[in-house]
Amino acid sequence: MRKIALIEDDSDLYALLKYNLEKEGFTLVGTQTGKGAIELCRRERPDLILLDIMLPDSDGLDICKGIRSHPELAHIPVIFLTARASETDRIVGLELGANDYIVKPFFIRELIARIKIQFRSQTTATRLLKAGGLELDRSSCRVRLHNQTLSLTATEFRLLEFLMSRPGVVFSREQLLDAVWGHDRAVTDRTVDVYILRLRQKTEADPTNPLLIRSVRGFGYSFNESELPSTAADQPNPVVVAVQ
Amino acid sequence: MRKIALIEDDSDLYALLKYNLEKEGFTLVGTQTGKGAIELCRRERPDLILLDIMLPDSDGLDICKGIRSHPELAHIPVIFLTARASETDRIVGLELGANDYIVKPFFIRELIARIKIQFRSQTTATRLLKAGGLELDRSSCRVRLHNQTLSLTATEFRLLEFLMSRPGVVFSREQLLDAVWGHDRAVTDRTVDVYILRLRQKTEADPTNPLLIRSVRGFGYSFNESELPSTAADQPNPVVVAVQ
DNA sequence: CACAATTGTAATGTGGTTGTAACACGCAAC
DNA sequence: GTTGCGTGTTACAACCACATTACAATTGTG
Repeated sequence: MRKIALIEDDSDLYALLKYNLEKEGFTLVGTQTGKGAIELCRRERPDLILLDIMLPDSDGLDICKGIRSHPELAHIPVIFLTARASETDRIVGLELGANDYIVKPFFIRELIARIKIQFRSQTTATRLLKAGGLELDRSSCRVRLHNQTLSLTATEFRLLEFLMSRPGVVFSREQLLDAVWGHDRAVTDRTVDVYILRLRQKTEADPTNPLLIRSVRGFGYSFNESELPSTAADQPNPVVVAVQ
Repeated sequence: MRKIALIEDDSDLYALLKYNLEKEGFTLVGTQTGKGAIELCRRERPDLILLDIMLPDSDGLDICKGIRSHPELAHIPVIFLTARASETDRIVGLELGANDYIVKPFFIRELIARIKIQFRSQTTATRLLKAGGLELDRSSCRVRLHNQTLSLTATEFRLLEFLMSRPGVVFSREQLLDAVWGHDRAVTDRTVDVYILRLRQKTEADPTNPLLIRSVRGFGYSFNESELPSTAADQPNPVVVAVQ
C-alpha cells in the first residue's frame, strides 16, 4: 500500500486525517513538528507528503524547499494543507514545487481524491491482466507464465489480450476476427483455430487438455474465468449446455 | 511552446484567459461550445485542456469522459474550471479523470501556476534518468555511458529521453513520432527505425544484440526496464523452446 | 560561401510471422 | 456402427516487419 507522510501540528486535524486516510487504505507516518520532517521522509521514503505550512517550530515552505533540493526525495509529490488562502500564498506554495495546494477548511473526500490523482499516473489498474498463473502486461507487451516470460507474436498477443480482458465470455470466430484482425479483414475463420492452438502450445501445461482457453463446440472460444485446477468441474458446463 | 485547449462558453472569461495565457507564452486553441471539443483536441493535440463543466450545448463531464476513453487523447491533462463548488461536484470531477478542479472565481495567476504544475510533472520531475549504465541528464542535455560522455544529435537525444522516461513501456512508431517529432510531422514511420539504429550504435556494446532498446515485433520499441547484465537468463526460454 | 553535421527517405536483404490448405481426430445424431 | 460436422494439428509458401546501408536534402557554422 501507499505510504503517506503527514506533517501537521494540530492534533485534532492530525488524528482526523490519520483515521480517514488509513480507512482509505493508506499507510501513515508523520510528525506534529516541522524539525524532524526531512529526517522522517529520508527514513520512511513516503510516496506522498502532506505538509502544513504554519508549523510552530519551522516553516512548511522551507521544508518543501528542502525536499525538492534533496536528490533522493525530490520526486515525491507534496501537497500543502494550509489556512493561508491569499493569492500570493497560493502562488508561492505552488511555485515552490508543490504538486497541489489545499486551503483549510477542506473536504476530506476531496483531499483523498487529490491524493489519488498524484498516484494515478503510476497506477497499473488496467495495465495488467492476471489469471491462472498467466500475467499479461499491456504496456510492455509481455506475457509471463509462472513468472517465466514467453515470447508471443503480435497476433497471438492481441488474441490472448482480448480473451483475457473478458474472462468467461464465449466469442465466435467471427467476433474474434473483428476484434483482433479488424473489421476489414480478409481472413478465413479457421485461422482463429490455428492461433488458439499456438497460444495453447505456449501457455498450457498440457495442450491436449486445455485449462486456460476453452473450446465451446458450435460457438467459439473463451478464456476460463476461474483458475480451477480440477477438470472435473469444468466438463459439464451448465451455462452453455443449457443454451444448446 | 505548449498548446492549451480552452473550452469555455463565457465570452468575457474566454477572452480574459486567452489574453493572459498567451501573455504567459502558451499557444491557445479553443471553442465556446462543447460539441466540437473532442474534435478540436483530435485535430490540434493540445498539451493541456481547460474545460468548463456547464456548457450550453453539452456537459463538460461527458467531454472529459470522452477524452479519457479516447486512446490518442487519454494522456492529456484536463483541468476543470467551474462554478460548481459543492463537495460532490468536486469529487465527481476529480474522479472522472481530471487532473485538477478549480472553482470560479479563481485567481488567474493561480491557474497559471497550476497549469505549469501539469507540465512540470511530465518533464522536470526527474532531471536525471539512469538505467543500465546509461545516464541521461535533462538539464545539461548530456548522455553518459559508463561515465563516458556520448555525443547524440538533438533528435537522438529526444528519442532516448522519451524512451527512458517510461522504461518498459512499448511505444508504436506512431506514438514515438507524435512525442518526438510532433504530431504535425511529415515523416515516414520508417525513420524511427533509423534513429533506433543510430542510438543502438552509440549506446549498445553489441548493436546486433541490443540490451537497452528492445524491439517488439509488431508493436514498436521500448527501453528495457530491468538492467539485466547477463543475457544467459534471457536466451534459453525453456517453455517456448520446448514447444517449438 | 564552403564545409560539416544532421536529417529523413529509399532500397536491400533476411528471418520471423502469417494465413491457408490438407489431413487427422472426436463428438453427436441417426 | 456409421455418417457428418466441427475442431485439433501439421506443414508450407507468401508475406511482412525489421535491421542495415547508402544517399540526397536540409540545416547549421566557421
